Amino acid sequence: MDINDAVASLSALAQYSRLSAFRLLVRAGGEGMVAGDIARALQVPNNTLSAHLSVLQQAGLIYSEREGRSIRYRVEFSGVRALLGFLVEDCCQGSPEVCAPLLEQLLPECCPGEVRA
Amino acid sequence: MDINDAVASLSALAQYSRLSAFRLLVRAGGEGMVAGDIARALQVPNNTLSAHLSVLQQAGLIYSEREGRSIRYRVEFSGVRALLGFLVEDCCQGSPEVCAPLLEQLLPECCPGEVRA
DNA sequence: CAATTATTTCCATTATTCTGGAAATATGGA
DNA sequence: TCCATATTTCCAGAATAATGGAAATAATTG
Repeated sequence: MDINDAVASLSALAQYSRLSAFRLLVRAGGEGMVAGDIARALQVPNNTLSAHLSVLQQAGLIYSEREGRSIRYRVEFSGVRALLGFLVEDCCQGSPEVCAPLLEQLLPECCPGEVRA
Repeated sequence: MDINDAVASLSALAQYSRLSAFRLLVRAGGEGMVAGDIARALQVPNNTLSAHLSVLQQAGLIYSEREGRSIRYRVEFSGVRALLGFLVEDCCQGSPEVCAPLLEQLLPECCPGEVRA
């Protein structure tokens, strides 16, 4: 992931309907959601949502799979990891002491059962 | 941080010059950088950069402090943490198993000396 | 094959953002 | 006070993004 990819990913998430759709898909987990259900949930016209999903997909944050008449969307977690990795990359090289508190916050939120060394 | 704050923060970072300025400031650490030096480093006119810095500041990602004739900018790490926290929040509630690999990647990158339990 | 359902593509309008010249503000120094 | 430096604000033109109606594509059903 270079800075241009990062701008593309951030731009994709930097819009209300798209961030909402993304969060919906994250919550949906491995099951994902079909386009129509996302549009219904967000109360956005199908064609408008379709354009938004296309942006998220181009950015590598979601992927799609046809399922009969519907198209199912799921989060592309490798893309999400790449973006988050890019964002913390410089931070940690430049000053590791600002990264520790960041993880302190992330760890319990992410993995409640895990223990820090 | 609610979804609207997140859209504002993501929008702030979702532009080449702004993301570049932000990364520069992250690398600069606690010392920060004055506006003119940032503009020079990025080869962007002062007034254009000023507008960009204003967007980053409004989003709570950086803050400024006058220093004589110059104005020094620094990263507002609480804002960065809030954004990253928001992004992983749903992910981890919905499906913790996708969060672990995310941390696996972040931990060594962030805190090379630390050991996982 | 015709009808139905699900979604996307095309396209034009509207809205927002980006950009930088010129003027304004703020500080420090002679 | 006058001048130089650093930065911001004002403003308007150019570029980009968002939106949704209408038509096109794709799959299933009778």
